[in-house]
Order: sequence, then structure tokens, then C-alpha cells
Amino acid sequence: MAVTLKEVAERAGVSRSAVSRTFTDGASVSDRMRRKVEKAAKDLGYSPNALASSLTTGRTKLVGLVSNNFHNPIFLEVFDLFTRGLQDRGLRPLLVNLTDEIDPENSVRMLRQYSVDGVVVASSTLPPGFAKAFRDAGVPVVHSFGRASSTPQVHVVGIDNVECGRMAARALVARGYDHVAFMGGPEDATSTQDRYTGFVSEMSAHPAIKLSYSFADAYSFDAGRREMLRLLKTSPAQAYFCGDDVLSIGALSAINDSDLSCPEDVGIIGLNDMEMARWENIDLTTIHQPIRQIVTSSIELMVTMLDDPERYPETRIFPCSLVERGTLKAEK
Amino acid sequence: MAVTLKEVAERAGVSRSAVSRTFTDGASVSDRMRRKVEKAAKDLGYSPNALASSLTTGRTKLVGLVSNNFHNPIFLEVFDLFTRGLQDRGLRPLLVNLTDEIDPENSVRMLRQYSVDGVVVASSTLPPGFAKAFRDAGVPVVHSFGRASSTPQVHVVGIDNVECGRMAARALVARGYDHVAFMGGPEDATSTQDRYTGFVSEMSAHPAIKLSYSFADAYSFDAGRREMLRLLKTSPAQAYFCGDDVLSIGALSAINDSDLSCPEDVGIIGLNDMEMARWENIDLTTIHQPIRQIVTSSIELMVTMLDDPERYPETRIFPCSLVERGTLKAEK
DNA sequence: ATTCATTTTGCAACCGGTTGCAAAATATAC
DNA sequence: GTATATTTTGCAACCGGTTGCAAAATGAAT
Repeated sequence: MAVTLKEVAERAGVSRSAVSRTFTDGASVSDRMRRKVEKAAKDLGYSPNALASSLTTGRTKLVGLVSNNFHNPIFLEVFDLFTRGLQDRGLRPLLVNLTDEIDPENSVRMLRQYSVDGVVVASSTLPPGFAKAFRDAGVPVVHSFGRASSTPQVHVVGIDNVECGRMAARALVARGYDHVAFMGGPEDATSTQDRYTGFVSEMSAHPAIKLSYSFADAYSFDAGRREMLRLLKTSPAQAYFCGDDVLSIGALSAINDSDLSCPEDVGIIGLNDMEMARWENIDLTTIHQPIRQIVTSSIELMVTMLDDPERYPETRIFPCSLVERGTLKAEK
Repeated sequence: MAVTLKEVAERAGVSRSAVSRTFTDGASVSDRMRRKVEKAAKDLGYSPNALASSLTTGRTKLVGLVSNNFHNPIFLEVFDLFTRGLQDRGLRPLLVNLTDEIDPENSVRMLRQYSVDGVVVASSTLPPGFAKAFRDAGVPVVHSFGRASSTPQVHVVGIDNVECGRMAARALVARGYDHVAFMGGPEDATSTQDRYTGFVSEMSAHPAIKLSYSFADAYSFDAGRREMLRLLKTSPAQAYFCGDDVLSIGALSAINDSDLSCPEDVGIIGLNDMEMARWENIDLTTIHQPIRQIVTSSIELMVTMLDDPERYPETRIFPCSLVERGTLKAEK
């Protein structure tokens, strides 16, 4: 079915090498030759087989995009940015959905079988060891939204979740709440753990303020809603640092349904600053995570790694900032 | 870096064919041979190069997943279902983000270069001609969420959007509204056009009811919100059939912010029945679209097409149903 | 032990490209 | 015009596998 190089060569009356060179930039071909070949290629509707050439060049331009969060709308934006960014650089995202799978072994094997040039792990929940498995297999890897480390084993691009936890705590302290709480995402997610650590560490400087915590089972609207409904049945805190914005918005919906109001009865601060957080009827006070910059930087890092696979692992941390809106009471 | 078949063969002291056969099911190998080879392969950490073998077998197990909607949360679910469904059948989704691109030419060329076995176009906005371009290029294609046709040129799996428009109209008529409106998605989207057609056609049987219409620029929260804010400034209808649920939810947020309430002041009916539509504080009356079934069926169709690429194009339509919740007044 | 049918194995060609090398063609200098 | 430097081209080997075919090995039957 598909037209091959050989057929083009025959039609143009030249050698196969000549055709190959015409479609390889940087190769030496005379103008006359190029025109002849291009004519024949066009007549036949030829386009080179990227996979066949990858055999000799060792480059597929395929990049594994591995993620496990298909329930948080923020990740739709992440996928959008990644796919476009990769496409713009001539790279092709091979998507791997990791739901219900924590063992990297399968993904590593599969992506190696497809000779991907590199892998982006886009997840704020997977442990560093996950991405490391790719590195160990000799596949360049960037862990986006991964846990920051002072002794990174792999390239990590993201935010300092511990610091975000502190930032949230400071915001709540500054507003004079007497009882604050951490309502995290899944307990085994690294981002949850780090945000918790930061939150608790900052709060430890304020022993007079009562501190509670709990965890939702996922970073999703529903999980946030369920967890807040549960909390409201017992003794709710005055203000919550929710694991992220979707959890926050789920929590807000629970609060409204319980005939309570925010920020009067319960304060909420989220994390991410997703699109919906800006809506006037949500108006969520949150910590802005620079998604776009993280993705862009991840892609840049990936691209440089394609040229230098042994590049020394680095951690790129982007600062977050508090976005004041209407779900916390004013500073006292 | 990677271990090749040849090295395994040498280590096991057998021919390359033997190694190849060991990893090809259905091939004839004795148990003793198989054990020898597997031992050597394990020692060396060999795993076969899927792309090299695709060269001779003509199968890559790559499937292009082409979409242009990265702003509608419903598509996160769609991607989730597609990637998992394809993975479960040993197929690998090569994701193509079509944002800002309506011409199929580039995607076709690119996906052919990667020798994908098939392509799934997941979009409710692209015209049938888009998917047809793949078929014309000899690539099996399924258009999921595409426009139904009685003379399909390509396989289409989705819903009857015209009928959905009628269904929405009937629901509004039954509730006795005097002025109803269609607030569609992007005007050039096939789903918008078809829903509009159905809505108007049903309303034409009720000339006493005033009918208006307008379009949002995208199927997104923000677009729905913006459009409804604009409508509320002029002379709003009593009830709106919104292009889909995200538009509806955006519209609801606009209504609430304008100190109006739903369903008392303005009625809303959506389409999709996404997760959020069920939340008690949204409680959107909507038309359920069976996403999961559509995706499953699309994948099944794709799989059968891999065995029979010339399969005669068929249209698979799944019924939708009204889900009554709280954003329309009760039937009179 | 011999014959014949069946299974297993290796050889070699092939899939669709790339690339080092040397020969052929062209350009430059005298 | 010849000698030399430079560019362009084709040959042939290779990338990592698969597969038709025939030879070799095994098994069954006599």
C-alpha cells in the first residue's frame, strides 16, 4: 500500500541513497537531484517511514507521556500543554494511562519496546522511584510535578509542595483562625505528604491553634465533596487547606449544600489556581501553581536530554504564590 | 545500549530465527529451545524491538488518537476510557492534539509516517470529511462522537444529535415555557449544528412559543459563562438548551452571579450528564450521553477493522435519555 | 533397522530506510 | 589544457527483526 523509497528511486531513475538524502536534512544533494526526487515522490505520494529510519538513526521522536491522573481537570490542561509543546518540537506523545498500576515495570518494558526517545512522567502522586525505573533502563526521563529532592536521581520539574503547605498555613494563621485543618488528597501521594509536612511544620509554631487533618481518596471533585460532607457531620474546623482546587471546589459544594457558607462558616484555601477557581461564584482563594511554566520547562529539559542523555539530574522548582479571593475571611 | 536478538542468539548458541520464534506466538519452537532462549534473554535483559518487527509484520499496534477538545472535562474521561481500552488490547495511543488545526493533511501525513494501524478521531466538532481523509489515505478510522450519517463514508460511533435537540425541545415544551432558547457550542461544530437543527425542528410545531438562539465560542465553562452573562444583559429566555453540560454549568454560574436563580428565573437543560451535573449544588437537568458505551464500541470497531480494513462503513448510534434534576421547573 | 511423516531448526532474503566509503562529477586554480 | 580540491552520487553493509524454504532432527509405523 504505502509507497517506499525504492519505488521513488526507480521512478526518478536514481539510487535509493539519493532519495534518502533528499529527505534527510543536512545531507548533501544537488539541486537538480533534489528536484528530480521531489517530483517523483510527489507523483507517487511518498512520505518516509519514520519507524524504519529510526532503526538506523536510533531516534524515533516518540516520547512516552505517562500519567495516572485522569480525573482532575487540571490534567486536561497539562495534557493539552504537553501534547502541543511536544508536537511543536516534532516529538510525538505516546500516552500511557497508569490508572491502577503503580509498578513501573510494565510501562518501562512497553516504552522500551517502542524505543521512545524519552519519557515524561506527569504526576504529583507517584514516588520518585517510579521515574527512576526509566532512568535505570537507560531512558531519559523527566518527572513533572514530582517530588523535589536535594539529591535527585532523576530530573524533576515542579513546585516545592512543603513550602506550599507552609504558605497555606501562614495564610490561615494570619487570618486568626483558632482551628485549622488539612484536608489532603490521597495519603500515598507525594504531593499530599509534602503539603501536609509543610502545613504541620508551620503550624507547630502556633500551638494555640487547633490542628486536624484528613485525606480524600483522590484528587477529584467527588472525593473532595464526600470528604467534606463527612467532616461537616462531626466537628468541622474553621478553615481548611484542601489538597488542591478540585478538592476545594468539591468541598465548597458540600459546604453550600449543608446550608453553611464560605467564608463565614468555613474557610477554604486550595492549590493550583485552575480556571474554575476564578469564577465569581466560586472565587476560590488558592495557591497558584505555574502549570504552563512547569510543562514548558519539562519539555525543554526533555529536548536537551535527547542530545545529552547522561545529563546530570537536576531539580527545577517554580515558585507558587497566594491568590487571594473570597473563600477565606479577611486578615485580622 | 539495548540488547538485540542477535546477542541473545549468540549467547544461547542458536540461530536468530530461533530467538525470534520464541518471542512470536504461534511459531514452532521446541520446549528445550524455548527454555534455552528464554534463559539467555533473561540474563541479558532482552525485550524485542516492536518497531523493527513492525517493519516485516506490517503492524505497529500504534493507534492515532486525534482530538481537538482539550478544554472540556468530559474529554478527560474520554481519554481515560480510550487509553485504558486500547492498552487493554495491546494497542498504544499516539495522541494528536489538533487545537488550531482543521486541516487533516498534517495529521494524516504524520500518522502515516508512524505507520499507525488505525486512527480514532474523538471529536464532536470536526466534520465527517476530516475522518475521511484518513480513510482515503488507507488508514482504518473510527470517528467517535462524530456526525451520524445515513450514507457514512467512515465508521461513526456516537449519538443522534438531531434527536437530542428534539428531546430537549420536547422537555421545554412540556414544562410550558413561553420563550425558549438554544445556547449552542461553537457554530461550526457539527454537534452544535445538529442539536440546533433538532431543537428548531421540534419547536416549529409550537409557533406560539418564542424561540431564540445564540452560540458560545467553545465547549468550555468560560465560554458558557460569558455567553450567558451576555444574554442576561438583554432579554433572556425563560429556559435554555445549552450545547452541553460544561456550557450549562458555566451558564448556571452566570445566572447565580446575576442574582437570578435556577429554575425559578431561568431554566437550563444540558447534554452529556457529566460527573459534576450530579452534584447537589449543581443538580443539572440534562440529556445523558453514553460516553462509556461509545468509547467501548469505538474500540471494538477499531479492533475488528484491524483485521478487515475494508470493512464497510457503518454508523453506530447510541440512545440518549433525559435525566431530570433541578434546573427546569416541574412539568405543568 | 528401515521407511515415512512430522516437527524443529537454520539459512538467507527481506522489511524500509541510513550511512561510510570510494568513485564519478563538477568546480577552482594555474 | 591539466592538476587539484570539492561536491555529488551509488554501492553495499547495516539497523533489528520476520519468514519461506529446505535440511536436520525427531517420532511413528513397520
